[in-house]
Amino acid sequence: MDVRQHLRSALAAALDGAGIGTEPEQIGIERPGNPAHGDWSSNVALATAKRAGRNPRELAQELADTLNADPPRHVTAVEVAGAGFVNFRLAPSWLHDVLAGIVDAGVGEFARSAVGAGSSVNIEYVSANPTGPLHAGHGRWAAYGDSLARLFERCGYEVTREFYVNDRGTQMSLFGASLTARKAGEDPPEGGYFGEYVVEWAQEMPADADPVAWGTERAHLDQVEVLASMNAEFDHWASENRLAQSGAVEAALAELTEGGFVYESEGATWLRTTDFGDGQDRVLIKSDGQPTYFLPDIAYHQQKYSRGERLIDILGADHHGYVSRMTAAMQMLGHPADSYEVLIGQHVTLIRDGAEARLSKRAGQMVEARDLVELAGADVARLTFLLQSIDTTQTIDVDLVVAESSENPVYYVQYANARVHSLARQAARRGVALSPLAEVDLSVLTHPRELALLRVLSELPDTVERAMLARAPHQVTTWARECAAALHGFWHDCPILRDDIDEEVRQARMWLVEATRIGLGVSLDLLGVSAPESM
RNA sequence: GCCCCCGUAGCUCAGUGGAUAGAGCGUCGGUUUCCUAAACCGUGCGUCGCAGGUUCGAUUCCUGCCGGGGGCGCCA
Repeated sequence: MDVRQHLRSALAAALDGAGIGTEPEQIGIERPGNPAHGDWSSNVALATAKRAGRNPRELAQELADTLNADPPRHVTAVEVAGAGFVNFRLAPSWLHDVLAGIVDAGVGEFARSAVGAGSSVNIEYVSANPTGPLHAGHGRWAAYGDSLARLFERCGYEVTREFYVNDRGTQMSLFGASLTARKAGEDPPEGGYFGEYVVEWAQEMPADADPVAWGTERAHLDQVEVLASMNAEFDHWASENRLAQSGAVEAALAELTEGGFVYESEGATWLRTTDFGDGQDRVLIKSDGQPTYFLPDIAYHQQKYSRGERLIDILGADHHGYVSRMTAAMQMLGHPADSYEVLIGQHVTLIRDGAEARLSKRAGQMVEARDLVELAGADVARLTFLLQSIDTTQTIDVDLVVAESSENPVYYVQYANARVHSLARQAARRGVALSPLAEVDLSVLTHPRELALLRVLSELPDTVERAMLARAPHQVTTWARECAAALHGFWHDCPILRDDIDEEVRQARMWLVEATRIGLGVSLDLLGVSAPESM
């Protein structure tokens, strides 16, 4: 049982003695920011005093007295502070237990949660049109989506990573026409694609190729390659063409009609999305007989439920108006409202040569994701996207990221990992063997740096679960930076292999380093960043 | 006009219903007979945009306003 649960049940018992029944899960246990407030703290007296008709400070004192009379394991003192906080002071032994637990779990099991066991989730992200390379802004969705998927997996979910290829519609005809025009040495048509890559691709294109089919495949391969270089791989590539040929679109329309949600007006076919909170009804089939993008999209999402009981779409801020209509459609098809979730990410602004770079494929002159990866490196590119919340717009000065790549936080974290591995190499070279953990006395780990590092390591399981629930992989980045900082501080002040270090201390410290290796390994994997053994 | 996101240190950003709000960069100054100094340590006079409200307690939740970004098509 972890410390938090341990303290919760102790408090629950004490509350029971005071005549207050409380579910242990509802007792707040947190890590105070200020060390003077102990190792763990509970606000339970403040939270329940009113309901119990008690003075919070007195209630807290009563709880503290009860707990001090028969202290829970590891607890050395229970104190009352402030308006009625119950603060616990723990012996370092609780952190030594944490260390043993981490080593026992290993990279495979540490910070793994079972909250999602038996559930499946389908995450769709990037889904760029197959009309050109990915621009740097797409990199944010690739990094975010993939790390979110890894978080879900770590929490026990079965995950499908999905990319929807819109290989159909007017933009494809324009793309094909642009390739044909460039091939003939002419300018693309009105509304066509003016990017430099179209000129290059047109030269590659065989004379007898179908420009649309060839261009789609060319763009797709280009995108797959860049995504793979960023460590973002997909399980399922959905094609709008195949969807249309399968009859799924007609089936979806039939089902909506059967449900009574469809009506005709002004020659068009509408969906009454206002029934489910949308601001206005939406057109499914235009008066010219052509379906809007919305109808096949509904069919596509309906189909996705066969690849996950929960659907998550990751979209850019310009698509937020899309949320209410698709949510409405999914409910019309009988899916629970909370089974469909759209995560809206704010946009990336790219600065290059001191000026804002355009991200439009049609206008040309864009910064490609490929450029960013080649200039800054895959790890820097990926972690840069995962430094901040997707709720904030991100400004990336490409020149700055490249120029300062050696100062990038990714190296700070990777260097910590490299140090961990260099210890093993040095130990081997000096003939220092690591004794089995069971034979090592961890209680010698009492240096503030050792305890600080252990505290950080103890927080990874909570961090992972919180990051998954908040759909916020950047919280793992923050943790990894804190872990690296704690390791570097420990490294500086706590020598291990030096001759004057006691063998007992050396062994305990080597196991602490091993636990750090596990923590860093788990977090870097979640972030999709490599964990180099030397730098 | 309506909808979504943001507004925290000089800059870029974390963070939390709690008790003295943090990190990186930048500035200035230190640390190595020792496991890679890609490191460590010190150095910050912040109205947590403004005004109300809820609460024992709000920077965090709610409402309004101001400022920035995005969106409101029989486009996708």
